[in-house]
Amino acid sequence: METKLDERKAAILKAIVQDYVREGEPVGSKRLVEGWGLGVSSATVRAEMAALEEAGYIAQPHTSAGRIPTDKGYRYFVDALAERTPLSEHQRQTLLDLLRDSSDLEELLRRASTVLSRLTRYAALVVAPALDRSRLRHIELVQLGPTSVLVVFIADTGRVDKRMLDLDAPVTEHDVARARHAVNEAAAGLRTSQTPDVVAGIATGAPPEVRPLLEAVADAVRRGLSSPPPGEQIIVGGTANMAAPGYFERLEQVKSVYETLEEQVIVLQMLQDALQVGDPAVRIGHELPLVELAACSVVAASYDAAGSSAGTVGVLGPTRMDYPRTLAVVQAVASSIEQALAGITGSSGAEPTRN
Amino acid sequence: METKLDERKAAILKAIVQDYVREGEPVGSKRLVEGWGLGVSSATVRAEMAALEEAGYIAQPHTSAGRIPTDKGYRYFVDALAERTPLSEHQRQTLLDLLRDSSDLEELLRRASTVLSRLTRYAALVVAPALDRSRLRHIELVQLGPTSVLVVFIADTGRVDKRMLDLDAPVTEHDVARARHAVNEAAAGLRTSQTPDVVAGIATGAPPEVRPLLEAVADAVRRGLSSPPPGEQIIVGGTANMAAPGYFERLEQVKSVYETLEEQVIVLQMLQDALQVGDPAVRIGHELPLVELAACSVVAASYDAAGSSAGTVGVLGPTRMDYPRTLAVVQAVASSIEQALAGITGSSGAEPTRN
DNA sequence: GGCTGGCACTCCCGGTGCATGATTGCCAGC
DNA sequence: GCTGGCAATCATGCACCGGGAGTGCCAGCC
Repeated sequence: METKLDERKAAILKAIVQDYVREGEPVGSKRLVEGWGLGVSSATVRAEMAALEEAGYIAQPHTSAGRIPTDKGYRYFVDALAERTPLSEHQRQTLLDLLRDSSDLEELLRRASTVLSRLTRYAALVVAPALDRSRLRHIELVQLGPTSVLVVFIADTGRVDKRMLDLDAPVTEHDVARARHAVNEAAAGLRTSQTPDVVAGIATGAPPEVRPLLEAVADAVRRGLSSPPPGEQIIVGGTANMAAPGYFERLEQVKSVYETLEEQVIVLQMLQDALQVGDPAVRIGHELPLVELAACSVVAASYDAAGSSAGTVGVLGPTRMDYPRTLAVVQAVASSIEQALAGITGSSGAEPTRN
Repeated sequence: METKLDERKAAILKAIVQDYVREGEPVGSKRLVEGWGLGVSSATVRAEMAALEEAGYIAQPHTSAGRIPTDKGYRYFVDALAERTPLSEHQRQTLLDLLRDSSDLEELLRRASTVLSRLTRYAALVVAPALDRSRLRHIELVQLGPTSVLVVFIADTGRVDKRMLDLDAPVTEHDVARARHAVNEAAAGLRTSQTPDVVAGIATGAPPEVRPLLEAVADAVRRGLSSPPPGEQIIVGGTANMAAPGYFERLEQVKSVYETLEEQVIVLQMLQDALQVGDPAVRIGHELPLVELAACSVVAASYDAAGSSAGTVGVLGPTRMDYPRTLAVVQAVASSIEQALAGITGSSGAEPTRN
């Protein structure tokens, strides 16, 4: 696998990618020299294109058609040829204002999803921040039945989560009140990761009548905080974009894309997987772990909260994607979420933006 | 508009609808007499078909093609010709077991959505039960910032909801504690519909330092309880089914269907709208309020909780829909939700929520 | 009077042939 | 090493055509 293309081949590949992404049609040598000012004749371009095809960067849908980039071609383009075109300061500010205006985390993420899909015209994927890094603000215990108690966790990000307890033996209102008090006394302000152990700790020293309850709470906290409940974790938006004309030919492909998008676990894993190679990450066509998505690409970036990686945003689109712009938008949304999140959590400190 | 078809026309219309729904191709007179044992010749059938077309029940895509039902034809079929074929006892039981096994409300609804889309092969729409009928169990106020307070409502069904308050003036921890106490003193056990007024009532008599806070809480309660927040209210599943071959020809149609499904407000209104005419309800093609969905139908049914209508389930599919089966499945899912819900709200079950 | 078989007609659909145009690969010449 | 020229390839659009499906109509039959 060649590592570097000479300058002219690179310019031709770049032009092919850009032209094809814009127009959606295979691009030929004549069109290239006329539209992209390459300064050589079409015959020369043809020779270069033949070499590029030989090397696997471009392909012909059929003889006597122009060339289209292969996954490898897009990959080279993204890695070596694409010019970063960050959003203008004005655009970034508008974006940030929109997100900062959200009343809570959920609305923030929902807006992020909407704006991401609108700006890119692809499907938006927004993963909620893991509760892990937030601090516990309050734990509320509410008795709903003789043996059933609802545990509600409230984090300092405004996130609220809950678990139902089904106890072996009935408890009294009084027991519940004692447990509530004990738990909050001990756990408020803790990192969520520490909370289960702390609660378990106070359970061991507690009087026997509240001990089972506290143990159950500890368990619920452990399970409840480790992973957000399904359906809360990832927000998918703008899926209608995937049915836009020019992206996919066969209905069959569109259907399998929608099937994949419905599997939240898969989408989540795909994003995680993508970010293993870097941040922001671009995964093109066959680089994705799913054959159904061989005609798709993913662009993803993570956003931080309280100094460490918290959640992920990304888009799923066709391999024929405007990578530079998509990267810019995804990164801008990620950093705006980061800033808006800082506003919501309350600490108004400035944080480093990444680019 | 003729009110009733004679017996033979009805039999022919019925056969046309059933055949077309099964095969997806326009059905001609020959096929009709051969496949449906009408006991007359094709010429006779042709004469009747001409009359049916004249009356608007069927149409020809083009000359020399068979006939397909019009919206009016489907409507007559649903109203007068379709044989109800309820699910078998075994199927109902399996369904009920599946739903009853859910750990909380959200999982219940999610499973309902999945099973509904699997069984019907259309897109499933599940509307969460309105909080309205439940009783308030606890209101928690959590201060997240100087002017931001999170209000968490906990209902006796285990449902948890929250709103963020953005106050004009900063409040102290102490004020928040006082307000929390006052609110819970007054509001616990109330029907959610009464709660806002009660809270507003105690606000008027409260000391000036907590009064703005209480008013804000009253307002949050009013807004928060009247309608669940977006994204929690309706669960859409099985959307990939809408891209199945044989339903829609043009990608354009598929796209507009997906666009509509993303607008939760619209979907909600559509379901409400449909149920105005009856329960279960069927809306066919142009009967739907949206022109984009002229090629779609909706089948919906409501489910009760605590004796009155609580939520809605339904499917969105092509007008070429298996109405009898869909009706049976939708009704079975609705009644299974009802029963599973009774188990959850009842004695020991758990129920869930959002966060 | 209503049903039926027959028949001419319409029109989609698939296949074929052909002209067109886009694009390529190659080569000889500069 | 680049360029212009040229033959070759092949999708695309169009016209044409025949088969087939389905229809509407009508005369005749029960």
